[in-house]
Amino acid sequence: MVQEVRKGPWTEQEDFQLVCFIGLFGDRRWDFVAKLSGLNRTGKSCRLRWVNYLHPGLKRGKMTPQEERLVLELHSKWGNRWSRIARKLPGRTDNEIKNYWRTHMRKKAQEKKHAPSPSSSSSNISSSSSNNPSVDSLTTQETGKESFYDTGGPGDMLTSTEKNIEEQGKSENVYSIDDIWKEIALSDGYGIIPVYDGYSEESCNFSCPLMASPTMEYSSDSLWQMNEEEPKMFLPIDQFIPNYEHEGAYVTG
DNA sequence: AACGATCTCAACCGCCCAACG
DNA sequence: CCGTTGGGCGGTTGAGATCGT
Repeated sequence: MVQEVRKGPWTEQEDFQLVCFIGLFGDRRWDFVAKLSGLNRTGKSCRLRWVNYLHPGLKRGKMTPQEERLVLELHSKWGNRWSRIARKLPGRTDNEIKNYWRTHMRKKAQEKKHAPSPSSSSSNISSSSSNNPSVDSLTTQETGKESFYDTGGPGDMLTSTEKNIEEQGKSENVYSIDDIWKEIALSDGYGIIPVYDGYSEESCNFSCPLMASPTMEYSSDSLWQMNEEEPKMFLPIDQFIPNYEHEGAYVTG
């Protein structure tokens, strides 16, 4: 008998299971993870859940004015290449940016179009585009740390054309990713909101076969460098379950 | 307080592409 | 070279939350 694939909202237990198995097998073999984890989900669904929600590197909360500006500028440059734009905003997902654009930025972009006065913007959005130095410098950060999208896969999944484009940017590298974060943090006191914290095993009846060392700390570098031949147990168990805005309201469907 | 309108965002769908046999 | 398959991406949907009247 073939079980029907589950759809819809993820349960806490599913999340936990998924995170455990990603810890085991890495975050590239989605079909493998989906099958072996016992989750009755597609690999795609697992990937989406991980990338958009469970990934430890995710930021939450409102877009900062800097991020907002960057999104606007990059969108003017690249159009709806959300994943690409997301790579320039560490901790943000394509989905998040896409949603954000739909709700906020599109409105602003339209406003800007209709009222191109330089003082009309309420959020410091520069009216520029590809030759804006701030964008060019901010968009050339492929060299060092990468956003959570760049999970260490061969060639960062870029096509050769895209790689060429990215290479062009590298030659003009000005900021490091840390500089971007510093700038963001300094400018409005914004910090990375912890995605996971203090989740106790007792609240989830799934027994994970993998218990990572409690001393192991999450490091974005090691995570991104994870390679599928040598899956690293990078996820401290007490960081598995997100606590942000879902406290007490977790879907159990 | 009730109700409708609007917004937000998690999740799905379908297409495309690269890798592999 | 061709077919198959898995993964990535952009577009879209819909349920729940929030806002306005």
